[in-house]
Amino acid sequence: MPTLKDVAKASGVSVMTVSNVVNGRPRVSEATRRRVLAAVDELGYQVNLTARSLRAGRSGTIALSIPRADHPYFAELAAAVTDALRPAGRHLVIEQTGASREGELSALSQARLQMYDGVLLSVVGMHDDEVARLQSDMPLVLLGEKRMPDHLDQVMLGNFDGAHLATAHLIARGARHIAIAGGTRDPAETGMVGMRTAGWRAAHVEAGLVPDERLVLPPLHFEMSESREQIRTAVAEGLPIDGVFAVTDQVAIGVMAGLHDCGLRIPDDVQVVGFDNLAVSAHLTPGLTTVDPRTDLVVEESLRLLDRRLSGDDVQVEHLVMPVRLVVRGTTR
Amino acid sequence: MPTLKDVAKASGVSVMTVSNVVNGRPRVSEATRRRVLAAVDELGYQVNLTARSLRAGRSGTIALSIPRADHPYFAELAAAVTDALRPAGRHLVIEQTGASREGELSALSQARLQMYDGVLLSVVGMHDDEVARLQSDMPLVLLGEKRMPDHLDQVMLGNFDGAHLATAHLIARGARHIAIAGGTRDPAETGMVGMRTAGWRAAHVEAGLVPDERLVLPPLHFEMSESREQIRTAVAEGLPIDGVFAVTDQVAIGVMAGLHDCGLRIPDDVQVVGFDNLAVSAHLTPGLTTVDPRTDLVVEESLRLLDRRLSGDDVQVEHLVMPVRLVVRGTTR
DNA sequence: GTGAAAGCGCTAACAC
DNA sequence: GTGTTAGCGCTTTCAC
Repeated sequence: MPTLKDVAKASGVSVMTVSNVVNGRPRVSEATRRRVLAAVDELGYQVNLTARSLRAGRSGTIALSIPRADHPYFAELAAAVTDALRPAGRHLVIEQTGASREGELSALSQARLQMYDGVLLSVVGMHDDEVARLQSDMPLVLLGEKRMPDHLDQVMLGNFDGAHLATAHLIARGARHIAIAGGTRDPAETGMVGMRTAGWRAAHVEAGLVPDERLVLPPLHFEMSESREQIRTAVAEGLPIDGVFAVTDQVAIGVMAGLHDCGLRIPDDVQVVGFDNLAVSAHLTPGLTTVDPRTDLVVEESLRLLDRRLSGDDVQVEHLVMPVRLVVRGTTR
Repeated sequence: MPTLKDVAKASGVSVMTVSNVVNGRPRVSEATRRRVLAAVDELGYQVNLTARSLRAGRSGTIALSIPRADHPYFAELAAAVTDALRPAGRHLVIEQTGASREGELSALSQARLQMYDGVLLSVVGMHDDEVARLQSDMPLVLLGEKRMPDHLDQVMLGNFDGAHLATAHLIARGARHIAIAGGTRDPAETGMVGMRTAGWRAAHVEAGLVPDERLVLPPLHFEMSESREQIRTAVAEGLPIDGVFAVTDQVAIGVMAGLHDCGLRIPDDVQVVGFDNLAVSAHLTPGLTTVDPRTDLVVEESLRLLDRRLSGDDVQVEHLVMPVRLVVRGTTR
C-alpha cells in the first residue's frame, strides 16, 4: 500500500501537504491540491486508519456489542443505532459475544474495547463484578436487561412494565389461565426473564388473580422451535391455557406455531402476547399483539449518554428505564 | 492508560522485556517475569491494539461487511460466520456498508476495510465499477449475488437454480399463474433480482408455459409491508394469480399477509414459495416452502477461500456457485 | 536473558 | 502556503 510519503514523493511536496489535502484542510493552493490529488489517484492511495487512530487517539468508531446478530431484536437494535449515527458521519461496528459469558469476556476484552471511541454494551451473561471491572473511564453505556453496577451509565427496557401491560391486557380480554413462555420460578433471577416474570405475576395480583405456577414455562434459548415444542407438551399434558405471555416475540412465534399444531385457534381458544415488536410480528397471521420496547427511545437515550461521555464532561451517572407501549393486533381479542 | 514504558519503569526493566513477558515469549527469567506481571497488574496495563496493529501490520480481526443487520438473511449469515470462526478463536466484527444510498463503498469505508486482516464482503447493491476498484491485494472474498470481477474470489448463491427449483415446484403442484414478487422485466438486470427472475422464466419455458409479464411485480425494498401492499393491489386489479414465487422470504411473508388480507387461502387458492429459508419461515402458519440457500456451505467455502489468501499463498482465483435445495412446507400443496 | 535503536503511517505544533 | 520536527505505543532487529 502506498503511504503519504509515496504520494508526497510522487507529487513533489511534503507529507504534511499531502495530509492537508487528503483531509480537506484549507490553506492549500489550488494547483498543489490538484497535483496531490492526481498522485493520490494514480497510486491508489488510501489513508491508513490504524496509523491515524494511533496518532489521533481516536478511531471515529463506536462499537455495539450484542449477543447474536441473528437474534432479531438485537439485529433491529443494531440497524437503529447505525441509522442514528449516520447523519453525524460516525461509524458503528458490531461485536457479537455469542450470548455467553466467555464470549463476552473475550469480545469485550479491555484491550479490544480501547480501539473504539465508545461502546454500547448489551450484557447478558457477564457477572456483575465482571461488568463492574470494566474501565469506567472509557465512554461506555450499558444496554442492560438487568440492573448493573452503579458507576456505569445504563439504559434499560421497561421489562417489568411491558410484561405487566401484556398480562393485564390478556386478563382484560378475558384470559384466566395465562402461561408465561420463557418465565422463571426463581425469585433470585433478576435478568430480563426475572423482570418479565415479575410483571406477569404483578398483573395477576393486581387483578385479584393467583398466577398458576404450573403455567410458568421455563426459558430455553428463546428459539422458536424449542418454544413450539414446549407449548405443545404443555397442552398435551392437559394444562389449562387460554392465554400466553411470551417473553419475546421469537418465543411467541414458536408458541403460535405450537398452538396451531395442537389444533387450537388464536385468539379464539388461546390469546397470545409477545414482547419486542419485531418487524415480522405485524405480518404474521394473525398479527401478533406485542410490547413495543421503544428501541427508538433506547437508541436515542443511549447515544445521548454516550455523547456526554465522549465530550468528556464529568457528569452524573444515569440509569434510565424506558417506557414501553402495547401494540394490539390479532392474537388477542 | 499506562503503556509498556510505564510498566518498564515500574518494574525496572526495558520496554522490550515487558513486551516479551506480555506476549508470553520465552527467554525471560522467572524472576523478571513475575516482577513485570506484578507491575502489569498494579498499573492495570492493557496492550494498545491500535499500536500493535500498526507495527505488526495485522489486526487479528476479520470483518464481514453486510448491507444491513436487520435484513434477516444477512443477520443469519453473520451469526453463521461467527459460529464458524469461534472454534479457531478468531475474531469477527460486522461492518454495515450497504446501508447508504449512493456509493456504498466510499473512499473512507474502503480504507476501513484495510484495518482488517481479511474481509468477507456482501456486494448486494454495489455497482460493478465500485467492486472493480477494490484493492485486490487484500484478503477479500465476495459474497456476491451477481457475477463480479474476475480478479476476486467469490462465492455465489445458486440464485438461478433456486428460483428455477421454486417455480418448477409451483408448476408441478398445479399452479399456472405464477407471479414473481420482487422480479424484474429488465433483461439487463444481472443482480440477485435478475438471476432469480431468469430462473422463474426458465422454469416456465421448460414446462412449455409462457411466463405472464403482468405477474412480474417489481422489487421494492424487500420489506414485508411493501410486499403486502403490492400483492393486495395486484389481486385487487384482478390479475389471475394461483402461485407466487417471492424473491426473498421477507417478501414471501409480506405476500402471505397480503393474500390473507384479500381473503385468499394458502395454499388452497394461492401457493407461495420463498427464498432464503429464514429461521422464522418454518414457524409461520402455514410453514413457508422456500429455497434453502445453504448458508452453511457459503460460509464454509468463503472462509476456506479467505484462509488461502490469509496464508499468503498465491493461488488461483475461484468463483463458486453453491448448490441450493428446496424445503417443502405448507404454503405449497 | 536483556536492552537500544529504528520505524510502522500518520498528524499536531510550530517554523518559515 | 508549505515544510520540519516530534512522537502516538508497539515490535523487529540485532547487539551485548
